[in-house]
Amino acid sequence: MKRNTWQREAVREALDASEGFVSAQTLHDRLKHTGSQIGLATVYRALADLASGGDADSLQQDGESLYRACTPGSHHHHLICRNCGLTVEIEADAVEQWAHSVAAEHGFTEAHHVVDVFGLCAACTAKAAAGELRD
Amino acid sequence: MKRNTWQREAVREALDASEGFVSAQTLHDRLKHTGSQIGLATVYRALADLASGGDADSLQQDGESLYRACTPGSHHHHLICRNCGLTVEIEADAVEQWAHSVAAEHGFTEAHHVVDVFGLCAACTAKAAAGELRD
DNA sequence: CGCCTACTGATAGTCATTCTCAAACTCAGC
DNA sequence: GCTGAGTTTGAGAATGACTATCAGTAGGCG
Ligand SMILES: [Zn+2]
Ligand SMILES: [Zn+2]
Ligand SMILES: [Zn+2]
Ligand SMILES: [Zn+2]
Repeated sequence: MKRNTWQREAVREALDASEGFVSAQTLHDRLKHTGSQIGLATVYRALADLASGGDADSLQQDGESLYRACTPGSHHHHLICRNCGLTVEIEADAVEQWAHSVAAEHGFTEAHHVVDVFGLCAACTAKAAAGELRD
Repeated sequence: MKRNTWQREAVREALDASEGFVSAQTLHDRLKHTGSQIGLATVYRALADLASGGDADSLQQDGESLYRACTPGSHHHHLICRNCGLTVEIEADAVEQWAHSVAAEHGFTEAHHVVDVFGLCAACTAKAAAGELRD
């Protein structure tokens, strides 16, 4: 049976308080800096649980997993600013249907899909134009 | 200046001979088993070169990078069997346009996107139905 | 042929993530 | 409020993919 511990709750809250996607390590650092004594392994476990339970979304970037508290129970994708991490949830039935139909056309079953859009948000675009980004 | 070595050529050929996406480690094993004395680091370097030069596509799964020789110069996405690795290249202008427009709607610029569909190919679906998969 | 320099590869190092297991904790049952 | 069985935790070790090192090798141009 799944038990409720202050550690799990702390991870959930820290994730809720985060603007965009964060790594397990970053979240652990953040928790430590706020005085928590939570262990790194526990953060990894809690995030994996949240993701598998549908309470958080995850994506992989540069070989590391990033997590974000997302609207529970709804399937959606993300538009992410690669500079500041600002994230917008996006829904697109057209893409869902396209994914399923292209899989079906080729005889594939149990189709899952990974769809993410990365760019520069309006604010970061302005900064880039002003030459304030080194990217 | 970029030099031509038998190692780079061997990696390119091994990649061409592969059906679907393969990891650097797998490709290295395959080369070794065919008698090549190529080093692992060289395989990583050659694959990175091929990918940055547009002669190969890459994607990340379970924290490891997979590579595949793909139609050069054409932007496309993939439909991948998660059991046997069979890969189909797919093009979808609708998705390209959707990605750009959704980014523009939210004020994002320089939008890139990651779009991949994973499933079970017809053959593996049949095997799964016969209970031959442990997945 | 001979030099310059890029390339190679065995190995050590890095780093995110997972494993281990004894100790701490949760909670149903009393 | 206690108890005890079973779950969770966490510090450190282990894993595994990938990168850095650097002496030795070998393209390629003259
Ligand atoms: Zn931004
Ligand atoms: Zn979707
Ligand atoms: Zn298959
Ligand atoms: Zn595309």
